[in-house]
Amino acid sequence: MPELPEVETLRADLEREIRGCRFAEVAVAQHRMTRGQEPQTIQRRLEGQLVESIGRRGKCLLIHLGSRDTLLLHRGMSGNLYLQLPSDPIGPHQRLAIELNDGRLLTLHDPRGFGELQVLTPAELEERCARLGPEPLGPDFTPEYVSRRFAGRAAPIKALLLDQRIVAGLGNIYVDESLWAARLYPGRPAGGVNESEAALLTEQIGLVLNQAIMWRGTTFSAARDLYRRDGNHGDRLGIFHRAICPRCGNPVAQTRIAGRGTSYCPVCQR
DNA sequence: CGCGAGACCTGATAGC
DNA sequence: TGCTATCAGGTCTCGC
Repeated sequence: MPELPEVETLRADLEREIRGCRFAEVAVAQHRMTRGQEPQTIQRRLEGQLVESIGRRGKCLLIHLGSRDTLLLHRGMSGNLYLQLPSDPIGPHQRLAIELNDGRLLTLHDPRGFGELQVLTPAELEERCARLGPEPLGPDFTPEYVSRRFAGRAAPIKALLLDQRIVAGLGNIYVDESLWAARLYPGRPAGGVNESEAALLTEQIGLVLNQAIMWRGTTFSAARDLYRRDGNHGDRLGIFHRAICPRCGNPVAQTRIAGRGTSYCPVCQR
């Protein structure tokens, strides 16, 4: 569920909170989200390490350590990272607990377990990130790039925007939001998008993401930030899960496109 | 290769 | 109230 803005909010909070801290005791649960890495190995490589900086690539949170290893965390559909006191209760799906040298506790909870939790060397990290397309807020995500990747593709625009190899960090909410902002019908074959439409789409993706980051992301149901608080962007969504299009006042269509629940305005988005 | 469907999980909610 | 069915913001793999 967390997409780029939610991970970016987390990154910025962690940068403020734990940069320069040292990891003390670490506990990792045996789970497929470690992709075969042994919990003991992860613990050993984390314990005693200095947190040098916090990064992000697409939806992956990257905690860079003094050893040059990186702790990669992907929140999947239901992962939440909390900063808490050791006295706070342990949830049933806690996958990771890191005690910091100042006594605070950083924990990862992921009920559905679709997330990812790994320690990577610089080479492994590079390989992992090479699977991802450009950052939608970075210099490589241009209208020309979008046009090139869309060219000749019969799949719906929405399917390509959800593909992390095309662009890294968009998920269901922000794809719908961006397509609404750019007035594009999500089901349109991507190959039919012309240059000016690609330019508008590229621009709107940037605006939508930056606005969401400004409001600390969108958080439905159980998804929270580092402090277990909701993001503030939920009320400001233009189309996603809305009943009425704020632009034209017509009813929003809820349907299924690219295998995902999709909100769009049948009047605004042709 | 491109595309769509299904699988992987648990929990919240809707409907009976 | 309590049971069952359905759905969820993500990815991966498989078969056509």
